[in-house]
Amino acid sequence: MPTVSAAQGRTTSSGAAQKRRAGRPSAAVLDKAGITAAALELVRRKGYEGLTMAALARLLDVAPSALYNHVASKQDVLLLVEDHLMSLVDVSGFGGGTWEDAVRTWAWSYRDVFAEHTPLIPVIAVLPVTDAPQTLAMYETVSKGFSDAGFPQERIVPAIVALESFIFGSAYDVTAPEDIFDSGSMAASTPHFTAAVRSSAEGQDVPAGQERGRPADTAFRLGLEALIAGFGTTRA
Amino acid sequence: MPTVSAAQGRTTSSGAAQKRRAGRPSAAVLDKAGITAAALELVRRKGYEGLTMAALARLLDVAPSALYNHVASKQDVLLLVEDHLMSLVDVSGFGGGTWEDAVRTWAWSYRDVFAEHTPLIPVIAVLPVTDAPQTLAMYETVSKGFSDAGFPQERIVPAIVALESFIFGSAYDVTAPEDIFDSGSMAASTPHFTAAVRSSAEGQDVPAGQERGRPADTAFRLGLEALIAGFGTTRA
DNA sequence: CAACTAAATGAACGTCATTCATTTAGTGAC
DNA sequence: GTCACTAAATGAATGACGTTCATTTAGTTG
Repeated sequence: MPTVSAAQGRTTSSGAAQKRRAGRPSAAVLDKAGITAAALELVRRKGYEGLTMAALARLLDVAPSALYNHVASKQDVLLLVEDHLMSLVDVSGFGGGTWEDAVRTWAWSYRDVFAEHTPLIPVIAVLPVTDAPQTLAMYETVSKGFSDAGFPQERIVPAIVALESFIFGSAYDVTAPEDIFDSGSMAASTPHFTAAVRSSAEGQDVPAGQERGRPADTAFRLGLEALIAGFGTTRA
Repeated sequence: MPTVSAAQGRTTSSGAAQKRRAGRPSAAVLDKAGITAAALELVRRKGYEGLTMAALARLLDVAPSALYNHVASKQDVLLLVEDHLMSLVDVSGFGGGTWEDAVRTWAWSYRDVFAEHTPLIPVIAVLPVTDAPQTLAMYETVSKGFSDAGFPQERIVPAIVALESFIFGSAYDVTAPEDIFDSGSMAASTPHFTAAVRSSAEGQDVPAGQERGRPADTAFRLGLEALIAGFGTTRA
């Protein structure tokens, strides 16, 4: 019998609204905020393979089944984590400066966040925003930014969705092995592709420092700038 | 004891090259082509949740462990399926006509194929092309198309990667629920976003028939045309 | 104190992918 | 024909894992 000590970085968000009819024990060991924090900690330490209900329970000093009093399923835990990550996406650019720069800041940070959490991409891409307050907050800010920039109302959502799709796909790229395009023994039968791969690997001249110089970064920059330019003509 | 009868749509690709030193039994019940075909059949009938090693073995009238004589893991089976799907992507446009139209044909069919196989996206995005002949063949055709269209050699791969990223992300969109952007009770606190969502839902005037008229299609078209336009300026 | 309830427990389940020692059955060499 | 060799199939076992459920624990209200 483990003594209840733990108390992981729990945020104790037991704000106000909560009046049930009968007994409301205050010594709850678990809550959603605590589960979210523990899940994030677990992912940081062991990656997503390490994120199991058993490991989560162990970190919280609790039996695995206890989690199900606060969360309906493991999918539910993923949603908590995912929504939290959305608050890490930088939308500050939409407060001032040009629309182009705001989109750049937003898109790069969005990609960077999910490049480190690719297992969440299949989850988020299908997630109704209703269940995700932080996600909704991000959309509001971005929508306002697009609107202020003169985007026609009916194009705002499609444009954001297109950008997001590009961002999610690009997040996977970041995690791809460096030699992903090594054609190996088939090189002889794919001359154009092999030449293109070699040539793209050579042109690795990074502006300054060696930041954003990985192949995935080059492709992301190219696509992002194309999208920004392409959208630029459809607004105003 | 099940009598060995089965013989599912196996392609018996035991071509030529294969000279080992000793006994080479010909009555092999299993081979990679057969496993691939069975896996595809299973996915078609039951989806990816239904694709288990046990189900695969049952369909092939074999014990589950027998599969491991031909395949190293379930991941390996997914790779076989994925590479097969690549042959369904339409690259015929690169044979003639404009570069723009070729890219359109390719991108739409690419997205459509993987919209029905989203569980493969995390697999393919990280898959070295070495192990995937069909994938490599597609890259060769597309690379040549870009090269012929006047693309600078070192930009070909990044451009293809950017397009693919957009395509993969967009494939997820297709499977998203229709009400994914329903802000629900939070609508009041997200006025710009809510208005944009409503407005995009109204502008659902589809050119002819009701083809390609889903929200996911609108976003995909918008992004794809922006990418094509954006890339158009960097070549030539 | 008694009624009520949220929450934690621990023992089950069922499903999976995967491993391994063993058996089966073709094939080429002598 | 038979012997050695080997690819391939078997069936039992293993170890995660997510999830369920009857039961217990402990705090709050009236």
